[in-house]
Amino acid sequence: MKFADLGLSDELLQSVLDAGYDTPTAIQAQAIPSVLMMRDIIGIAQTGTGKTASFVLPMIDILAHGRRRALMPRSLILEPTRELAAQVAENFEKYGKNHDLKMALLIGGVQMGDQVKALQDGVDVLIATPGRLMDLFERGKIMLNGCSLLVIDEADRMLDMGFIPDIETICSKLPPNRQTLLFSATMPPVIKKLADKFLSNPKYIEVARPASNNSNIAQHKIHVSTRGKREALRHLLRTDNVSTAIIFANRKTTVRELAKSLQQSGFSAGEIHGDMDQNARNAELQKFKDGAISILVASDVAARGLDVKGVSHVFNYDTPWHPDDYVHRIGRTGRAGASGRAFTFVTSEDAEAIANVEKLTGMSIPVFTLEGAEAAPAAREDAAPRESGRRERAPRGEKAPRKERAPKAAAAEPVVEREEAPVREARAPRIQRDEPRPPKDVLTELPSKPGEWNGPVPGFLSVSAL
DNA sequence: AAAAAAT
Repeated sequence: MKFADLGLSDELLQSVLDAGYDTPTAIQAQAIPSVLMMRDIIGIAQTGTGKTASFVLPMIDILAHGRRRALMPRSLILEPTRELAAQVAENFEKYGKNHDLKMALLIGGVQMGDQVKALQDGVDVLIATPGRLMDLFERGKIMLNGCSLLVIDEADRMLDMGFIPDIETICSKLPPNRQTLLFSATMPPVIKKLADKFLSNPKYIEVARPASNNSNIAQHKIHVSTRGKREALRHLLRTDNVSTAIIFANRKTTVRELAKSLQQSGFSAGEIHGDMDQNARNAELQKFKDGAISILVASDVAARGLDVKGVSHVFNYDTPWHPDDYVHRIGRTGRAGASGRAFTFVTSEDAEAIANVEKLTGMSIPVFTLEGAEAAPAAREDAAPRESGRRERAPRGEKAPRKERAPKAAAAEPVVEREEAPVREARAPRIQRDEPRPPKDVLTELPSKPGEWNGPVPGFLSVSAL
């Protein structure tokens, strides 16, 4: 099956080809012909399956005919987060380059002026997060009765975030004879009800979860104590052939503190979480995509859908509370056929959380042991009574990161560090691998010495869509 | 339990 077999126009096929794709993914092959035939769709899929292009491509061809009218967008795509909305917009630009289509990105955290202007000029596609869309609607800046195509993306995520009432309001403003495409990674009863109410005779398409059964990702769990996490992380960053990594923490405060701590240890790290303003979020994400930083410490704002090519490692600095989030987080690596590694730190308090993850993924995550590291006797330390007084002391490494530097490993260390870490021979934690290292294909072009490489590897980090 | 999203 090729893109040429799906009924897309020649101009569109050309831009798909120019982007370097000729074979559609499972969801693209199933969805595109049906969307072109104006059918409603329920897609059980998440980003990483090529879901975005499965609606962007046919939408471009559908919108190619007809004309724009002021204040009346012709189609609407709803996304749960600003970053995802921006990513869909990038896709429209990439694949719509041979078409005369106007779009507007309606997200919060940025000035309304340009968005209002675009609406007044008339747009073919509106890409929005619910809050800003509702706001502009209530201000009378948008009419939705000319909107004949609606995409509800990441519906289960919308549910988690309390957007379902907004979605229902928005749906009721659209013409009833519109086409509706709904995508969701899971189908909880509320979403099922939403689909029953707002879709008519939808085609049901389900593709495998990419992360839970993605054999490209080598998954490990590491038993650590809470105070041993930072050292264990620094050790892995230095010794596991990390080229680019996303480190997830459960709390925004942890994200901030950990990013600072890694920077102080000389790592080229940035951060992203919802307390940062949108400019800062965009800037950090762009630096990561460009290779200006090699480590991104993130809250779950970045767990879903974000598509950065060439992420070699995902670290769950905290075990996620919701097992779904585990699947989303580790899915940031091992993308587009590349191999990736995912490490999850597990403290004794995380026993239930990790059990839920293993139940969901249907596999037992192999234990990875850091031998000789402070982290080793995790269960015992954490089980010990907390009022021992040692707890008052700052965890080693936080106040005096210099002293905590692990020795450089003999192997290549592609992680870009801003400065050379002092080399010390004492206390070399030894790694005991429980399985062989995955192929190092994505790493071969990186320099053998840290500090020599400051820019992106050509073609290595880029936004991909399919 | 947290994070996200309108201001």
